[in-house]
Amino acid sequence: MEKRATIKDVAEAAGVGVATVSRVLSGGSASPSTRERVLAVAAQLDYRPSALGRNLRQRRTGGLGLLVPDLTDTFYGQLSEGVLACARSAGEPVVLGSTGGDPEQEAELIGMLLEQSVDRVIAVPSGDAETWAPVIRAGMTVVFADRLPPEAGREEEHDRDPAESALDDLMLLDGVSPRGRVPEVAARPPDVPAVLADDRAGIRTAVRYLRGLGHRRIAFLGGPGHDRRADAFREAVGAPVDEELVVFGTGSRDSAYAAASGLFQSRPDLSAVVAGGNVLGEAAVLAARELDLRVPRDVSLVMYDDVPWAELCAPPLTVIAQPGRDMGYRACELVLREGTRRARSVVLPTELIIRGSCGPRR
Amino acid sequence: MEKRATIKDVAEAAGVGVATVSRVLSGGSASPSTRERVLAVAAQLDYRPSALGRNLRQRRTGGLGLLVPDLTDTFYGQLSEGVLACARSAGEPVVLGSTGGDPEQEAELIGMLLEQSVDRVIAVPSGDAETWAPVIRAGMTVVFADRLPPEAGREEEHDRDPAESALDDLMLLDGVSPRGRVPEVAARPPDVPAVLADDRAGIRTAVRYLRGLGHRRIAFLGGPGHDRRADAFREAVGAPVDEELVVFGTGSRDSAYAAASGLFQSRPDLSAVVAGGNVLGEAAVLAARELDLRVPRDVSLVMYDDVPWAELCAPPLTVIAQPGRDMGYRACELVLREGTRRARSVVLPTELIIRGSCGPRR
DNA sequence: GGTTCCCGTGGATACGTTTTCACGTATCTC
DNA sequence: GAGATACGTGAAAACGTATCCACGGGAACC
Repeated sequence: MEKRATIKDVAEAAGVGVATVSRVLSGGSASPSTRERVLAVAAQLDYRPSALGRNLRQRRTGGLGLLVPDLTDTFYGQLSEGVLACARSAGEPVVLGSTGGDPEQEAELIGMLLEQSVDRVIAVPSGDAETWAPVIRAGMTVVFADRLPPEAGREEEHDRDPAESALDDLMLLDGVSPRGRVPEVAARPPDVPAVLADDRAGIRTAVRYLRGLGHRRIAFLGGPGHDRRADAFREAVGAPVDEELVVFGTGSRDSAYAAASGLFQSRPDLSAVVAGGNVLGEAAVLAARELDLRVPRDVSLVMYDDVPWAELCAPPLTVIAQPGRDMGYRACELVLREGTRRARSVVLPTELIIRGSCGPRR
Repeated sequence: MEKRATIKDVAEAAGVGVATVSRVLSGGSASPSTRERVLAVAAQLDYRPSALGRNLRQRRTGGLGLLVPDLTDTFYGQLSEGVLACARSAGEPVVLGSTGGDPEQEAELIGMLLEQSVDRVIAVPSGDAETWAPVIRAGMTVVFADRLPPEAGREEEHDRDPAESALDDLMLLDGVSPRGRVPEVAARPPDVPAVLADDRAGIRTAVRYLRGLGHRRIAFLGGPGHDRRADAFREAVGAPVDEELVVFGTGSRDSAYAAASGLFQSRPDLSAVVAGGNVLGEAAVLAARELDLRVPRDVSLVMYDDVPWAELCAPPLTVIAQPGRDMGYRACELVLREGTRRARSVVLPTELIIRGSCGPRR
């Protein structure tokens, strides 16, 4: 339990001033001879600079914050792994918070990060833009991943969703130019970079695929934060959209199951459903089985998120894959680069992976 | 981007000294009138104490460290959720590291925690006791979860595993007294508390179940850290144990698949396999399917870990459930309580959940 | 009424680091 | 060879907090 050596100890042992030690260890200039001596002494004393002192001096904690809704959701596990991998290679610690999809808990966790002086956070937001604006104004550099916070105080608005207009501003991967619509810089969250999957394309592809199989009554089963996907669904399915076929759970597995079960029972005429996330997909197959609906004979299913177990399902699930790990990694890169140069958002491609959960309409 | 108020600002605004403010906010003694005034001013200035200053002053970071092998593994996701829930209710931030099951990365992450002055960590250890001993001697209070670090420098030793002797010392849940064996305080990791599942009982139950179905050639498919389970398996299966039927992957999904596939091909005579973890179980069903082995007709399967998708499998997987979330929660409790009173280890019960992946031997 | 005790309070210090500033020496330039 | 320039170096300040210590005043006690 001997106490750790401080920079002062090293300085004394090496016969130099603390400033010199600090410079040597921080990569500053120093004569080769002293540098070598300091390094030797430091190694011999097993000296490790205290992040506490450094952080206080620079008035910021080195680390990153990471806020996800639920680590039990495999997708967020993948995303977190990506963030951690990038952070580790940068030598940055990451403090993690699980919001449970609850804006209140999220706010609480943000407060904690603030208190810790963690000034860089990558978040899968649960709260709306109104809760995030102050955070950003407070000087935090934040990068959103997987989704954008919905605009506050607006009710459902299906023709022209705010998230969509924000997306217009995004740079597509590989330099693909943004869509040729009105750029109107919807500066809602004050230009927060984000790493998103190309939800619109993914959903569109899935819907077209189902359409091609003959399905006409297609439902969307979403969870919190799936608004953009729901809107993409509405767009893909085309007017008039049957709003009864767009249902949401609140985030828990129970709620997802309830939503799925309710959907199947209230609308026995539907022949296909696209689930907005893997827990929704899970709920859908569970509910279908419970109601003796066979997949894909009675109902076709495509699920957002490719997860290892999708292949193990009976039948193996057709999915819209999004690169969770990459998204986390890129988000971390963005938040690290921020401050150097202004970061731009990134949209990563999705891929429809066809397995066995979709069939022709009976 | 206005800078945050410091304790000094509050003191001046309230017309008191900084010491008084600190006392009021830390729950020390103060006259009701000043307390009220200070509180009011603090609220009005939106003052939040800086963890930086406090940590430096007390020479320790408030937070907890959490080290898990892989967040993509649903079980560790559950465990992490438990830790986070407990930590949040205690107001403690947690810095997370993913070791990838690699002792080297683990050591690196420990170094980072040390540098951050995080002095309490709950870990699913990847390195052996030799790598952990110095950490503990350095004054860290650590709690192990899910498994114990294997003793260093010892090769496979099947008759009497060191982990088992360490387990003897553990307190069973609900005050059940420890097993009546020689207590010989195997002070290997110098009395580190741990939260474990009752692997031995879980495995034993599963093996007996398979035995009852007529299976005689039962294999164990393990991953890193599953040594205790493997030993429990050997014990349950009884001498002589066919060591060819005990195989290990190295942690990655690919490696798990390779191990499973190799096992099935080299020993077509086996009729049942117990997988030591959910990624191993996943690999087993994948490999079986690839080799045209039907579950449970050709081979029965029971998997350690109950995960949501076990039920979605074809067929639904019979599993040994362990309470991942609870384990994380309890581990966090232990690490928080440590220092107050000496924490004792905890063993949580497992449960065999019978679904459809086991059948009678053909 | 004087002494003692206790409580509320503020000043000062320390925590370990980075960074600024000034000083001295060695090198370069004309 | 004298001035200027560059560089290596150490002392000291600052970051925001908790805590030790001393001081003052009121209450309690004899």
